[in-house]
Amino acid sequence: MFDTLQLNQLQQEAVDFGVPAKENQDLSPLLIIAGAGTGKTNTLAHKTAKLVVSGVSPDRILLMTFARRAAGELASRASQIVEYTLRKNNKHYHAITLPWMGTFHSIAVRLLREHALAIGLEENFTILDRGDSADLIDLLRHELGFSKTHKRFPKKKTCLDIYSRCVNSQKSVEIVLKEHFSYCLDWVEELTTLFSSYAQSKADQSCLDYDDLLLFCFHMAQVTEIAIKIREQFDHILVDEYQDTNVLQAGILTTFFPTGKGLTVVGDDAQSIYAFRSADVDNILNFPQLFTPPARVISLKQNYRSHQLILNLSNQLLSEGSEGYKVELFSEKRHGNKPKLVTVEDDAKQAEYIIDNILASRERGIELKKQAVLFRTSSHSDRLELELTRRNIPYVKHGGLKFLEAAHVKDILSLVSWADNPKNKIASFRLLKLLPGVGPKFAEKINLYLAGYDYDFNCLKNFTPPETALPLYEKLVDNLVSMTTDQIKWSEQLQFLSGVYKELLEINYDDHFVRWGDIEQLIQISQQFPTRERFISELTLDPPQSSGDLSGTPVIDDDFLILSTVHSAKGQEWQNVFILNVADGNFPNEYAADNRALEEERRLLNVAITRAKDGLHLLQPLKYWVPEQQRWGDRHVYGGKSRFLSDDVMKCLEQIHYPKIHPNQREKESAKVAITDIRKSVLGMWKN
DNA sequence: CACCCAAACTTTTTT
DNA sequence: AGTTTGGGTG
Repeated sequence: MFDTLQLNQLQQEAVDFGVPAKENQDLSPLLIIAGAGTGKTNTLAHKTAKLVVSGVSPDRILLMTFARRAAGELASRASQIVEYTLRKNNKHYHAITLPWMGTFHSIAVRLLREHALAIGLEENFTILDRGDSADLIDLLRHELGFSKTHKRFPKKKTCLDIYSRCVNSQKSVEIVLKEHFSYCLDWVEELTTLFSSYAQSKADQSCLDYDDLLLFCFHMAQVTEIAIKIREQFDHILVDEYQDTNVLQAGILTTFFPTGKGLTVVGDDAQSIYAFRSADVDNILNFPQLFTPPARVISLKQNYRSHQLILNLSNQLLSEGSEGYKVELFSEKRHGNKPKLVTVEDDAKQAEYIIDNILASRERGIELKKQAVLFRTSSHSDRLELELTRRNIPYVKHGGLKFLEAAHVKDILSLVSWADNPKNKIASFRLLKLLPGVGPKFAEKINLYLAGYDYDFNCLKNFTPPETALPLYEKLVDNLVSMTTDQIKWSEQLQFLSGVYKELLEINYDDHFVRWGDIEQLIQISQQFPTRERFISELTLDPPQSSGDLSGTPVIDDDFLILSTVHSAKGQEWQNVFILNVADGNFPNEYAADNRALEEERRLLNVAITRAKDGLHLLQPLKYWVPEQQRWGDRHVYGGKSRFLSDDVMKCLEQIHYPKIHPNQREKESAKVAITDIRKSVLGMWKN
């Protein structure tokens, strides 16, 4: 392993730029184009460390990362470097913490809560996760009568996606529909009405959804008094993964820090893969020109992760794309295993090949943890998971279904959220409908009643619910009242509420026994959070990525294979990487219609490829499932070769077939050999 | 008005 | 298969 304390010349330049900040010097911002594996995290960590060592107070550094995991890694490395530097200079070492480090969304929450009163927002606003938002939209579309139209109205999730696009790209409903949801173009007016009542409804309940966090922050940045305060609060602003920011995020940044002084953004346009979330590659491409003088640009090209054969593949793939900075990566590791394009017959063979190879590698001493299987879509690993389970190979899956999306987990979180914010209609609806005999109408009645008494839970004692619900209703109300009036310590609140919930669980779910296990786990987890507010917002903002994240610290020396969507694999690396279903329809994805979307798919494949240090296997099944049918039917199709595998790209790949011979070739080759063999043995039968 | 059942319909990736 | 809608029953 290379020494993380060493930096190459360009990395060092990036670290030193503007540190320490001098008057009238280095006024321009800095853009670091850091290709895959070029030591980006290390450079950022060094920069942060250098700032701290040179006397910048950690609370004057604003550090925005893409995911919590990346943040944690960065923080611990920066801390190590600070320790090392201070020790070297015989100075006293103290651990550093960076109070203003987090994702755009989590920083937005903090700033909004801090300035809530100044911008007419309740300090204790609730954050709606995607599921909550969709439920609210669903409620409203029924209320507005859009569910009973001659033609089917878009589903709640589609509505939310459209809304999200509008907010994050700051475009009108009509334009968003034209560009991305042309099949919904009939509904422009209805959707606009829906979104307007959605916004109103959130306001009534003092709730903000994910998009609002950015939107409100963006608007807050326009308020001069607040902008000045925040500008004065920070000397250095570091932003990671800048290629994945959208116009709102870029707007927040440039409005708060218009001169760009002390601003460093890091990213790689070749790894921009979040356009579906309205991320705009133009943000990073146009960044330098936003400022006068323009930003200094430093490109890191030396890759420390992979050997040159992998980089050749990545470089070739990207060179056939049409936009970007076109950075050619190189590595000092000249030799290694040539990346393989493995043709397999179908899903089953694909799984077989991977498992064979992974086990063989483990025999050679490469732990499971150092190997990963990546895929475009979460469900693509189904077959493999089945096989891994059958063969008792432990694995952890990142991306896809999350713990927090399980109905029972959402239920009990609703209970906590409702107690936290009585105006939260989504939470109350969800909960009340669990009572036997209570449906949407009754839930609405209860809510109106509560609103009439200024959201004092005590009033619910005088409300008469359906008889079937009575005993549980009373318990529930008692609990809610206690939560708001009695002094129950946060660490005991979830335990306290779980009593009523257990009964609700038993009535509503057949498999309540299994589900109860999850609730107990959640109670455990809640202990790690200092306050209820932090628990609710951090869990919604940064949900655990896999069930493994939840069980506290799993067995540390446990070895397991990593399965991950390409999106969730960002920033990580493994010795061996397997990429599933590299065929047209998946890479690129079939819905990537226009050129821009296609380019993003190319970058996505690039991200997957550049995760590998040594062994890289692209799997190409000949036969794969028709997308809409893949989960239940057994219709399959002979998939086309991925259009990214051009002749020049193919030259970077070693082609192999698994099982060893291609089916078509097998016919010819076996024909030559087998016939003589059979004759001999058949004749031999009669010999004496 | 709640609840159950049958029929129709499914567009990936995530803070 | 899961989700959503529509119709029928109590």
